[in-house]
Amino acid sequence: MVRWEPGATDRLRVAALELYVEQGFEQTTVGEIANSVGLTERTFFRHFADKKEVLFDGQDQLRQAFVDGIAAAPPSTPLGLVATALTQVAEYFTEDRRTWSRKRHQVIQANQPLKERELLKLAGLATAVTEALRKRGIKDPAATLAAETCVTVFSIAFVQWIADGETRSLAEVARDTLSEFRILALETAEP
Amino acid sequence: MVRWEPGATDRLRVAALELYVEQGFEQTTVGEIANSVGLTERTFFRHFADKKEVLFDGQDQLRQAFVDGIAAAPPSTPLGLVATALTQVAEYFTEDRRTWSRKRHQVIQANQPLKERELLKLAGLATAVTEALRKRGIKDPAATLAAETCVTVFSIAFVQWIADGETRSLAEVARDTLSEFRILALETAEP
DNA sequence: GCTCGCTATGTCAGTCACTGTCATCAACTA
DNA sequence: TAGTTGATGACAGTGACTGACATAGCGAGC
Repeated sequence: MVRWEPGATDRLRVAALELYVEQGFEQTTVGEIANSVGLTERTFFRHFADKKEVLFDGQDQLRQAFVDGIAAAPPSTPLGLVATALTQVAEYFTEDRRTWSRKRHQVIQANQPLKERELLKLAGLATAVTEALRKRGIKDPAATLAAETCVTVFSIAFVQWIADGETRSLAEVARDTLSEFRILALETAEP
Repeated sequence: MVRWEPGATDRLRVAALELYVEQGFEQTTVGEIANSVGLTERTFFRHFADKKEVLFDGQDQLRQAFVDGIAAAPPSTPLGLVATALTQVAEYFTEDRRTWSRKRHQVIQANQPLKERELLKLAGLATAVTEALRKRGIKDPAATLAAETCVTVFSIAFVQWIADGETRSLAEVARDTLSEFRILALETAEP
């Protein structure tokens, strides 16, 4: 007989998203989430810093994936490095994650505190990408600009990827989105 | 004899910032803020939606100032409109607000939930500027790009304005910052 | 001058997010 | 076999935030 069912973190993650979708973020109590998988409220807070974080703790991996992607990219311009990393990170979002991502996004957009948390995570992502670009020899402010572009493109591509009727992979969407931005930058360079 | 001292909202704002600076955001209770100006905790929440908002409720005016500035600017390119609005808005931040702004910024940067709220407010500002630019006939995605640039430049200029040793007015700093961005955009346009 | 309604406030009870502390208990380790 | 470890439970406590109701000056209308 085992002491506890394994994978408590995952079970909490799954249960939380399910309940947030069903009855809304505010209407769901932490105790409810924990009890639904046979745990206590106290245990929830040992796995996640707060009620919002259960939707965001995968962001560390995402950030690491971007950092690794930029570190491993073949020598190129700032946006070239970003493009490589973007493609590589996008591979992580396979088809079976699409539905989950859609639900998660829907919950976040419906709640202000969750939107705040998402913006903070994206800001942290941009900072990490900036740092990674600096390590590849990109100077400021080009590093910051390219990193902001990277995050912006990723966000836009992600939203498009989970849109109804979208059939392209995230990698394809991201590539196309970046192309649009390159064109745009050239168009609007002149004040 | 009056029913209540007038200007409760302002008194709460001032007291809150003072206490947040002295003893930190988390270490300050809402009851403490309210009592320090002769009010109750319950009344605090009638003036501000939550404990963070007491530092941010001026943002509505700021957003309106940007929107008005863009609406009233003489015909120009997207970044031209932004430049006009930026200069006009910057006038609002007179010398006597510098110390207050510095304290506020210091408190926000020291606390994650406050940083989250700030990012949300900036995102809302960008949305409003985008909308204002569209009303001036700017099409997407140029409107979005110019709006993001507007907010970014404002943020960077603001931080510089409250930096130690900075003597230029916010309008001057903003103008210089925008110039740097224009140069940068031309430099990094080619991928 | 009296009454009535308005409005900002006080009071109080309640919920819930989050924390500190101590106990438990199976698994691992020496 | 005894001691240690690690994830959990139990429980009490704090503080943010809300809903409901009471109160007290002020002004409007009579």
